[in-house]
Amino acid sequence: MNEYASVIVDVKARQTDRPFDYKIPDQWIGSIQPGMRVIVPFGPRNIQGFVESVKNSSSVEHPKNIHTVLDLTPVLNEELLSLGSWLTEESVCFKIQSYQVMLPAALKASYEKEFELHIEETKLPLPLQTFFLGRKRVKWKEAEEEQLLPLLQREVKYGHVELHYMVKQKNQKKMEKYILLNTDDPTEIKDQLPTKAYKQQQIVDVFIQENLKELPWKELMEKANVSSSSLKSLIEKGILKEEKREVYRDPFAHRDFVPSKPFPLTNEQAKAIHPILQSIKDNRHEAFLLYGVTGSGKTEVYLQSISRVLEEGKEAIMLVPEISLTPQMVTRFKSRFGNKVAVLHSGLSAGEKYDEWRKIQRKEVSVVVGARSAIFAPFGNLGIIIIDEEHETSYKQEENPRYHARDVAMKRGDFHQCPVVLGSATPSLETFARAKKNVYTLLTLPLRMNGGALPSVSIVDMREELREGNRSMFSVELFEKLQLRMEKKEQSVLFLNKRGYSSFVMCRDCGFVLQCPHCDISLTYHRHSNSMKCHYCSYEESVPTTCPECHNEHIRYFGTGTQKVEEELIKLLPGVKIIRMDVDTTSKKGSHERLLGQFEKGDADILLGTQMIAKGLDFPNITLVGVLSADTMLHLPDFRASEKTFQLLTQVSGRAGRHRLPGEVVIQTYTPEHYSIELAGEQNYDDFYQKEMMIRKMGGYPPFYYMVLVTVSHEDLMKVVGVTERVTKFLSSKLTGSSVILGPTASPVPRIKNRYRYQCLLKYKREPELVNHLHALLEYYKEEMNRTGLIISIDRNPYMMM
DNA sequence: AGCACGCCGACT
DNA sequence: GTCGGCGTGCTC
Repeated sequence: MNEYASVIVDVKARQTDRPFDYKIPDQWIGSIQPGMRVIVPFGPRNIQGFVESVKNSSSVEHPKNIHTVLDLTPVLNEELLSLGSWLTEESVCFKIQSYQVMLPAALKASYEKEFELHIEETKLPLPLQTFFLGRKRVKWKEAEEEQLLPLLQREVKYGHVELHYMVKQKNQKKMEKYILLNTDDPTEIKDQLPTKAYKQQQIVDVFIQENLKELPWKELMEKANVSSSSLKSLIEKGILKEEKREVYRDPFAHRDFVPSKPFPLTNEQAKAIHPILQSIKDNRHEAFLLYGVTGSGKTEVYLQSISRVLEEGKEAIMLVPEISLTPQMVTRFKSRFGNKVAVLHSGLSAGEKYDEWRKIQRKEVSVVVGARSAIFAPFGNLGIIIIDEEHETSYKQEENPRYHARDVAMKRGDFHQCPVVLGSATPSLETFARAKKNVYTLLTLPLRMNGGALPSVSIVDMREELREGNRSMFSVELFEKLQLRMEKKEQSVLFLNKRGYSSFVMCRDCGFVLQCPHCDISLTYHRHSNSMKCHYCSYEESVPTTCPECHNEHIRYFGTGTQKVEEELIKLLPGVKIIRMDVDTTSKKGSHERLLGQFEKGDADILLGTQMIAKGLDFPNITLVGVLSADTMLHLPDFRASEKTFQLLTQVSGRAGRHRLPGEVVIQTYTPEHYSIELAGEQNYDDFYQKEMMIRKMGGYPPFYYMVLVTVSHEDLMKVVGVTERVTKFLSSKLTGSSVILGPTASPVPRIKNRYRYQCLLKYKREPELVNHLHALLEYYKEEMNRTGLIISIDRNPYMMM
């Protein structure tokens, strides 16, 4: 019998990044399976782990026993377990991180420590007496806050106090009390009740009227309008039964979804969907790029492809970028597929996410719509994977495991032999290049639905405006157009690119800029707290009234936030109604949806926002889109800056005139001659692609080269430089001649939280052994990383060059 | 990550 | 001579 289990333990360190063997207690032999979570003793404490395999022998002499089994069925199936191994290898991270990323956060353990008192309270030192105050157990955290740890630790040593380690399940299934009717004939029962038991009759009446055999406790109490004592006596009589049931927290409970039917497809859509359906039918893995201009009806193609998959009895994953941002998309899916849909996005609470995940695991749904991590949905019979807006950078996870959802999608698509569809109006260069090389099958939707024309775009040179004496943030053209919309009762969207636009404080006399003392980056002004904050380490200080450098009073904050634009608009356009969407106004749960709903109803003339309004907005009354400053992200130290600018401008422009009314777009910029702005104005993706590919080729950037970014950080600058130099040397000695290694250089943000950061950047075309070298590198530095707090982070195909 | 073990400085 | 600093190595 298989009485041993190999377990990956929840300790993120290189030394523990391997399986540990445990003995399976007799009662669990035969029922423990790979992919289950367990609690195991590890050193002096208990921690969570994942069973990787079970076996009938172990080379370990005295393996400890598994302490607790947390799951009845595996939370990771075989496919996901092996996907985890692949992910660990590819992204160079710890295996435990790969497993954890595939599960909802609610399944992750949290650990708590408690002190238990073993002697009489009065025998403790006075501070501890007042702390325990009649309690037998106290939390470590509390003791830490009261700074009593040294005292307590001494008592532990004497044996007066014991330290306990507890593994806590974060989130539990939500249970609700149900009342069940314990009879087939409630009418008969009712007649048998004593006539004066009026309240009890009322309760039975509810069951009769509703013609139900069971009701949630709460609902029953309300409907019968009785107290719990009447209920209790009915239960005692055996007429009713009480039962606890798992219920789902339903984030969409308050919403009604009007069922929708498939729309007839246009010729283009029909042509595009055909190869996808064929691939579904053939049960064959094929990757598609669905390249369709904004408003060309990609979503309907997705919906009908998924319909076909469901008809075949299979399941579908649909990824969207941070879905809470597009409630419209959720509505469309819920309307078409009803309760077959689970939704996973960051706007849900941990409990809600867990419930949605449970629906998938229990095969109660067959479609999941979600953000990046939904790619790990535990389906067993996938029929299609769709990634909408595939160019979005949010599909790349920026912490370990640093994976790209697109790569995981291809891996899973291959496993399930099903199509993977990447959709975009502005595909990433990588994807489009692959489509051109026929690695992906290219499907195009060149026309807008409803015969709508693409909006007319005008690019305004803000330098010109300045020369003519217009120092406001609105060009004459944009302002006049805004006025016109107000008169015509049409709606406008104003887009402010927050990136690089954040407000910093500068002295107008000496040019001094307030900087974070721990990170090499300027502090940003936060109106909420009226303070200066660091984006990286949350350092905070008050807003200076005089310049710390030259002591004069001409110090003020620069840059334009959405609030400032709002104030300006109210001044310039009296009576204008504005809905502002930025981190401040959308931080509360559901506020995003609410604000968009208000705008849709026509409650405002102008929707003013950042990045978050660039996508998915589809309201008929929007006829003007304004981009306040198109080039703020153009000058970031990132080789993708042009691509991002082009994509953003094209996406934003696509918000206008999607329906009956024609749309107009005004793009304000200080560099109108830049190709990414010029070509975005023409909505000319093809020319942009050609031009940008040339530049990438010359610079040796993706998609011509793959990249790996290695960042070294430590408090000691000399150490960082030394290690980075050695790392660079090591790697270049292992690489083939066709690869390039840049560096070592200081990172774009050379210091964060008082840690210096150096990096080297690898560019390669083919390095089959590279992953092994990277693993070897970390292996070599593992002691030093443990001992001295050195951190080496490896990011394959980085998106953030920080 | 935690923690114990173990080797050198400032106190009873 | 002991208490306690944190460098080093292990956890099935």
